[in-house]
Amino acid sequence: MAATIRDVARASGVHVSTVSRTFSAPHLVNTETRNRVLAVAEDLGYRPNRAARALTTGRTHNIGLIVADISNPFFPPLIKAAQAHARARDYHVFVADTDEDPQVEEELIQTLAKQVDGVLLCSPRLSNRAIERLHADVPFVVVNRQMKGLPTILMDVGQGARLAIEHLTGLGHRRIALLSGPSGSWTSGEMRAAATAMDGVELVTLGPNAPTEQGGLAVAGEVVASGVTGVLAYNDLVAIGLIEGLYERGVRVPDDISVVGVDDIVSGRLNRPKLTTVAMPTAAAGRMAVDLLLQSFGDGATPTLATLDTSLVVRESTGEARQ
Amino acid sequence: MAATIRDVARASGVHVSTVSRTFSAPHLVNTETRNRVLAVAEDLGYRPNRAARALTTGRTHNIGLIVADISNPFFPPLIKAAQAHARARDYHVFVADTDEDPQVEEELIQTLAKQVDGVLLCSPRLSNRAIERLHADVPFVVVNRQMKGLPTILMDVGQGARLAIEHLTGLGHRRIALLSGPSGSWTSGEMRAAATAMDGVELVTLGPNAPTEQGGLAVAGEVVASGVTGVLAYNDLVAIGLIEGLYERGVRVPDDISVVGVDDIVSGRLNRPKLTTVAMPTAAAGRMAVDLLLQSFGDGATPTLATLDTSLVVRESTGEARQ
DNA sequence: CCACGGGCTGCAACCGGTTGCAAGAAACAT
DNA sequence: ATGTTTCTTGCAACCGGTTGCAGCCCGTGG
Repeated sequence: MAATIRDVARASGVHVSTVSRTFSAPHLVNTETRNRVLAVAEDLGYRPNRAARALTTGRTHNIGLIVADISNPFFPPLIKAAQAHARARDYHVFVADTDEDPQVEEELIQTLAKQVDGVLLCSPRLSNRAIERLHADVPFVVVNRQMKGLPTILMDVGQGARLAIEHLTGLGHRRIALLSGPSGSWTSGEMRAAATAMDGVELVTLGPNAPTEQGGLAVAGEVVASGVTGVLAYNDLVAIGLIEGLYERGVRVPDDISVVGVDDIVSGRLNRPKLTTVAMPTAAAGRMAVDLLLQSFGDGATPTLATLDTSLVVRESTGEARQ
Repeated sequence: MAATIRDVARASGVHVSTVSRTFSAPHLVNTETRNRVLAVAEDLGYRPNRAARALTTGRTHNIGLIVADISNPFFPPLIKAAQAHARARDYHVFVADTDEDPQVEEELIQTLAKQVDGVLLCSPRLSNRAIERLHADVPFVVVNRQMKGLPTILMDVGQGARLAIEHLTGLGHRRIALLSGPSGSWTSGEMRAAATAMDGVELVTLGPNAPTEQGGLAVAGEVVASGVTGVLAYNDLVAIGLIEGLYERGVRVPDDISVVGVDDIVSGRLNRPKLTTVAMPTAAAGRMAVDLLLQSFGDGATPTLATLDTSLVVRESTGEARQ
């Protein structure tokens, strides 16, 4: 079918090794020869087969990106940033979705292992032990999960929670609800730890909640009953669901209760009232993940922990506390 | 590093070809031998290298999925469905995003070509000529674009537009605006053709509009001025933007104007009023795309055109026309 | 005139598998 | 006992590249 290196060699009257060098080490081949080979290659539509090359070099110039759920609006910006950043460094990113299933995740990693130089694991569902075991097969960078010994990128949700609560207290809110996420969620734990450490706040923790609109809808009654005037939700979806639930009960946002979300997903911007939220540096995380991975190819082990700051985006779902 | 077929052969005292057959043609090897080999392989953590296998068999058991913009909420359901469906058939799907850039798209296809058995092109931005040229390198299935000669999957937006307009006329609307998409959009053309062919409707076409919330926001003034009571928007984002724009002008939805979107993205469900929309069979399209591709591997050419029906989801953004 | 060194190219082994062919052994038929 | 099949396994070439080594050619300095 497609032209191979041997076709090019034959057509240009040189040995295959010369053709190979024309592409992978141009300075080793005479300018004249090189131009002839390039012309023939162009003519035949020859493109080096990356997979075959990887067999000897051990470098595919591909990187894998595994996410738990591609339809979670939190991921696409990260994916896009990682792809663009990698492309600029002559790497290609292959994305795969695990459907939140640890077993699929494991299988995917094993399949990917030989076809990529490294894998970016975003919010992995696998156990730490499994991750460590698989790490023997392929280099990882872990995003959004604390994992010592491996290069890790964390977005500082604790700091984000502090920003959100400071914002609320600044508006006069004293009694604030924290809607936690799924039990065992690292993110949720961080948020709680940061929130409880703040003073001047009467904190009510409600949860665990499903990290979805449904989760927010379901907890609305409890929120009303708790008598809080401000809420920090586990994420934007929960916040949107909550606002919906409050609305159904005749409680207005932000007039009666202020709500802050986390993630800054697009829906939050489209919703009414537009959501005040803690924006995660997803694009920066994607770029940094690629950098760390590429860097780890270079020298041996460079286990690192990068923590990225979040920021608060104030929109319409928060306002002055009622007296 | 990782165990190869030769390691397994050595450790189990057989020739590499026997190990190879143990995995790729088990019936050709003695049960006893096979079990021994499998045990040793398990022990060494051996996994066949798909890329190396592909070198001789020409089958990678991977398929590529290229989308223009992964953050467009329209795609994730399609991607997830395709991945799950492929996985059940022992294929893996690698997703890549082109950032709406035809050049990136072309480069991506060429890179992917040798690493996958076929590519699913969703809403490609490449010219027909380029697609035909690249088709020599790797089999395609094209989704959401008419492309004769290649297996194509279309979602019948014309039929969807008819459903939407019938719904509106059923509610008493007579004068209806059609917000078209970007100029040159195939989808937009189909919608318009279907809409103008219907009778009992006074159709006002407004556009072209950007296929985003901004596009909808920007056209709101024209919609009000046109005196229509019902609107069919190019997609949900445009519909949401429009509702926002109408709201700012004191026009209520659905009391004053009814709005129907297209795509059934998640944001439409979360928004208030919840959006009435034409749901695209994205999951079915993803599955069918995989089927068509796999099928095209089997025999020679099976150029096909599959058209999938859409359905109308009635929510809160449409209601009785005002008298 | 010869030795030396640099530039360029070919040779052949190798990466990790697959597969057509052939050979040896066992089972079966005659 | 001999011929024929069927099973099972090894041999070796091959997929599409890469790369260490060696050899050739040529210019230069002694």
